[in-house]
Amino acid sequence: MRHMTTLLYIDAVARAGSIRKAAETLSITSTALNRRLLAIEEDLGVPIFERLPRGVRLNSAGELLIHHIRNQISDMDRVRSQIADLAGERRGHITIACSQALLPYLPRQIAAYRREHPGVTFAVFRRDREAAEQALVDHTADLALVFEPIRLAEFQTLLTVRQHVHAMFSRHHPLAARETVRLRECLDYPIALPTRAYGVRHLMEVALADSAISLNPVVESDSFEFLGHQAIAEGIVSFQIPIGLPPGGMLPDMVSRQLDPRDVPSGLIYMGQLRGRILPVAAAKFAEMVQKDLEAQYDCN
Amino acid sequence: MRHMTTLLYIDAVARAGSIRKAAETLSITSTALNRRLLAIEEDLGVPIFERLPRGVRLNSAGELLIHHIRNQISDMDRVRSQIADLAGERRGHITIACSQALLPYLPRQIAAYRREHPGVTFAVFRRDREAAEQALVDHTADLALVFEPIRLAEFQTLLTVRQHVHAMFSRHHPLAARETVRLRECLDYPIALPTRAYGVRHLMEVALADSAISLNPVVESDSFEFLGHQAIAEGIVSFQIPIGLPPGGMLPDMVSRQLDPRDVPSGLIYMGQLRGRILPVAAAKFAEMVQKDLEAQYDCN
DNA sequence: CGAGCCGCTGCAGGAAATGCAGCGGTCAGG
DNA sequence: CCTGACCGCTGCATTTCCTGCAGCGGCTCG
Repeated sequence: MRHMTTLLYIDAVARAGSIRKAAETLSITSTALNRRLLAIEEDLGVPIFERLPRGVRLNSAGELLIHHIRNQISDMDRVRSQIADLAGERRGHITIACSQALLPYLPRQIAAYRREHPGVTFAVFRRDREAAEQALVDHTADLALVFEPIRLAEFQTLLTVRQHVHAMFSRHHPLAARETVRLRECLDYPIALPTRAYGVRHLMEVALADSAISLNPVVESDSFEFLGHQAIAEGIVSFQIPIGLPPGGMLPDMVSRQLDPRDVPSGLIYMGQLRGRILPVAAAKFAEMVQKDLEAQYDCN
Repeated sequence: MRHMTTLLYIDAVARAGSIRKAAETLSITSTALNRRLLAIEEDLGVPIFERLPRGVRLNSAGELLIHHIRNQISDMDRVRSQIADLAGERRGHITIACSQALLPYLPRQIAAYRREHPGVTFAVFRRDREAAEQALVDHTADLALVFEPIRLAEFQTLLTVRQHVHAMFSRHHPLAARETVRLRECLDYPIALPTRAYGVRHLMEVALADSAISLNPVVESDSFEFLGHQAIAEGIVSFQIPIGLPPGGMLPDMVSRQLDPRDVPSGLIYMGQLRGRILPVAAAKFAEMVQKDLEAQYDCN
C-alpha cells in the first residue's frame, strides 16, 4: 500500500519516540523519515511532534492525528480483508491481547480456525487486564480476552464467561478427596498465590476484605505455570480458573476442585474489541467461533 | 495533503465514470491517472474498476474501497479542522444540501456564523428531499435541511422543526382579513401550487386523499419564488411554510395566514447528517448554532 | 464503415524521495 | 568540567518514481 507509507512512518515514530529509532525499525535512513515528518507538518501547517533532547513526542495536534492514522490503518486492513473475502480467499492477520489464564485455551481455538483458513495468521500477546484494554486503544490488538477487567471505557464487550475460582493441588493432597472445597479449608495449608495484578487474587482479596482472615501465601508469582509446578512440587495449594486448566490437567498428578461460591464469588472473562471499531473479516469470524465454543462449554451471557 | 492524492484520484474516477474525464477535472494526464489505478489494483491484487467500452465503473471490490476512501477523506478533513481549531483559528468549508423552502432562511445564519468565523466558507445546494439524503451519502454535503424527507436510512437527525402550511396572498385579498384560514376557503379561489416533489404539496394531497375535493391549481411550479410572484401578480392563493417566508415578507404586499391544522397536518423540517459520521468542527458548530436559532423561533424537538 | 471515445503502453524528461556525511545541541557519567 | 553518545536537522549527489507525449487496438454509434 504505497499511499499510506507516510502514515505508517508517523505511527512508527510515535511508537518509537525517536526518529532515528523508528528509521531503524523501518529499514530506512533517518533522513528520509525526518523529511517526511517535516513535509507532513508543512502540509498541516502545524507541528505534530514536539522535539525533545532525547527524541520526539506527539503534541496535542499529533495526538489528534495519530488517532485518525491508526483508525485509517486498521480500517484499510479491514477493507483489504473484505475484498480478499470477496475473492473467495480468507486472508488476514489477527492480534489478540489476553490474560495469562487464557493462554492454555487459545491455541486449540487458533488451531481449529487455521485448519479452515490457513491464510490467516495470528499474534497473541500476554497482557494484564489494564494493558489489554490499552492494546485495543492503540490498535496493537484486534481482540482482547480478559479476566476481571478494570475499566471498560473503550471496551466493547462481545461476550462474558462466568468462571469460578478453583483450588489446584496434587491428587495426593488431602483435599483431593472432596468434590468442592471451602476457602477456609485451603487456608489450613500453605498456599501459593498469583500477585495482586491478577483477577483470581483480586477476587480472593475482595472475598476476605471484611473478614479477619488474611491471605499469607508462602509463594507468590506472576506466572500460573510456575504456581502450578510449585503446588505439585511442594504439595501445597494454589488457585486458578477452569479455563486456565487444560482438559488433561495442567500437569500430571494435578487436580482442581471448585471453591465454594459462598467463599469466593465468581468472576467474568470478557471478550471484547475497541468500541466502535469494525473488525476485519477474519477477526470477526474468529471471535464468532470462540464465542460459540465458550458458550458451549461455559456459563455465558 | 500529498499522501491522499491517490485516494482523491480514485474518487474522481469513480464520480466521472471515465479515466480521461476524471483526468481533465484533475488537471493531469490520463496516463498518470491510469497508472495510479493500475498501481492500486496491483497493490490490492484485485481490480477495482470494470472496464467498459465507454469508460470504467466500480466493481464490488471497488464499492467497498470507495466507501473507505470517502470516509477517510472526510475524516481527514475533520482532523484538519480540529487541528486548526486547536491552533485558535476556526477554518473549514461547510457544504449544505437543503430544501428550497430553507433557502431564504439559511443566508442569515451563514452571515451570522461568518461574522464570528470569517475563515469558514460555505456551499449551499438546493436539493429535493430525496437528493439531499443522497448528497450526505456520497459526501457532497455535510449537512442536510429537508422538509418532509422521504426515507431516513442513512440520515441521522439532529433536529426537527414543526411547520404548519400557510396560505400566501396579497394583503388586498379577501382572506387577508382572517387570522387563520380553512383550506376549503382557499379552494374557493384560484390557487398556485408547487409540484408533487415538494413537501407542502405532499401534505395537502395527503390531507385531501380521502375527500372528494381535489387540488386543481391554475399554476404549478417548482419555484416558490415564482409562486409568490404569481400569487401577487394575479391576486390568487399559494402556499408555503413559515420558514420559507422571510421576516419582512417575501414580497411587498404579501401576507400569509396559517391553514387550519384540522385541514392540513403540519410537517417537519429535518436537519441531519450522515449516520455515524463525525462532522468537522466547523460544520458541527454551525449545526449547533442553527439548532439554537430554530429552537428559539419554532416548535422543535 | 469511419469518427470518436475509451483504456493502455514504450519512451524520455523531470520531479521527488533517498542516502551520505556532517553540524549544532543536550544529557549522563566519569 | 568534559567527553562520548544520541538527538534532530541540512547540503548535495544519486536513484527511483512519476508524469506527459505519441500512438495502439478495441469498442460503439451514427
